[in-house]
Amino acid sequence: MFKEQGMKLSTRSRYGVRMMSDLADHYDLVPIFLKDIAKREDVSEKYLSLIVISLRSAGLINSTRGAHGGYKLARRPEEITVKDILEALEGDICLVDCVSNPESCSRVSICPTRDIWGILGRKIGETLSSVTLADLASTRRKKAENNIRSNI
Amino acid sequence: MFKEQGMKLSTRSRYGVRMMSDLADHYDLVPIFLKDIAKREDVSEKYLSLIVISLRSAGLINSTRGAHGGYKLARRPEEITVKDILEALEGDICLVDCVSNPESCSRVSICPTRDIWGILGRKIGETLSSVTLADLASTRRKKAENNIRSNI
DNA sequence: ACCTTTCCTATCGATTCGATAGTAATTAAA
DNA sequence: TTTAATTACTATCGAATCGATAGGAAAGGT
Repeated sequence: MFKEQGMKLSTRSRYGVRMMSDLADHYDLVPIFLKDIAKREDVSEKYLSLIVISLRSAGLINSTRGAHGGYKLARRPEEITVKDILEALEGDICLVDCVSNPESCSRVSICPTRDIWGILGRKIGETLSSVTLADLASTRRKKAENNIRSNI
Repeated sequence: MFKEQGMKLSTRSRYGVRMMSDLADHYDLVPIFLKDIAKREDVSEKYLSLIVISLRSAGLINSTRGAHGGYKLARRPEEITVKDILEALEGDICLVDCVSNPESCSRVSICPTRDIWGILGRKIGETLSSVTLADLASTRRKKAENNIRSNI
């Protein structure tokens, strides 16, 4: 009971968003090998190959098997939000069960805390859906420029 | 790898906020027994007695030992936010290490995802600090009124 | 002394988490 | 038609975390 580091995002989600961001940088080209993504994003390829399953079955990416296979975004980067990705990887963004499922707790009609968790969950959803893969790609480009400049 | 229910608040946090909200309803009176809080809020007293330690060492509540002991809020309900409580129970509200601790990842200067996690964390913090225990107490009163009316 | 309450530490079983391993299926190219 | 490369699937591992319980020590009112 002494751990002091909660409220952390799972690595599953972190890696998943990193991968999608990587795919956004190669949108509209040939499919990308998982091997290359894993290397660029510095993630275990095996582990990423599990994460990718959820992204595909959520319809966010398309896959091609066999030699010269790989992955591509299923939609344009502007049409994929971070919320889409997190929902594919973590399920519904709902901080407590009783918000989306009132029958799960008998105290719903009394409990004053339930309201906050609902509000907070909605705000988180709004923030997440306001960021697209296109945004990520553009900040990546900006960061790259800055790095070049600071190296001069 | 098939679980589909992430992004959940820990019961530790849920119970902690419930307890603080209960204490807010009895502010300015004698200390409250943990036993009574546990009964009213429908939580294991033993479990709550662990959670309470973090709340006290964060300076959110004062305790009195011995017979007729118990707990009281350390400040007025208007002066305690939900953020205060969650930080006491879960530690810093920081979704990924690299945000508060840039040295923890070598990709900080390249990674475009880090920025979002920073923004999201800040928005969560804002939302949490905008709700005080006084707000919780007032919604509780409102809910109680509504329940009476709907029972007529 | 005695009872009640908070305080502290240890521990439990179950679940989740991050990660690895091995193999089957599919496809392009030689 | 063989070969090499790649995704797809399933099983499993060790460690960490989670929710919860247990038992007693310390403190204080009566």
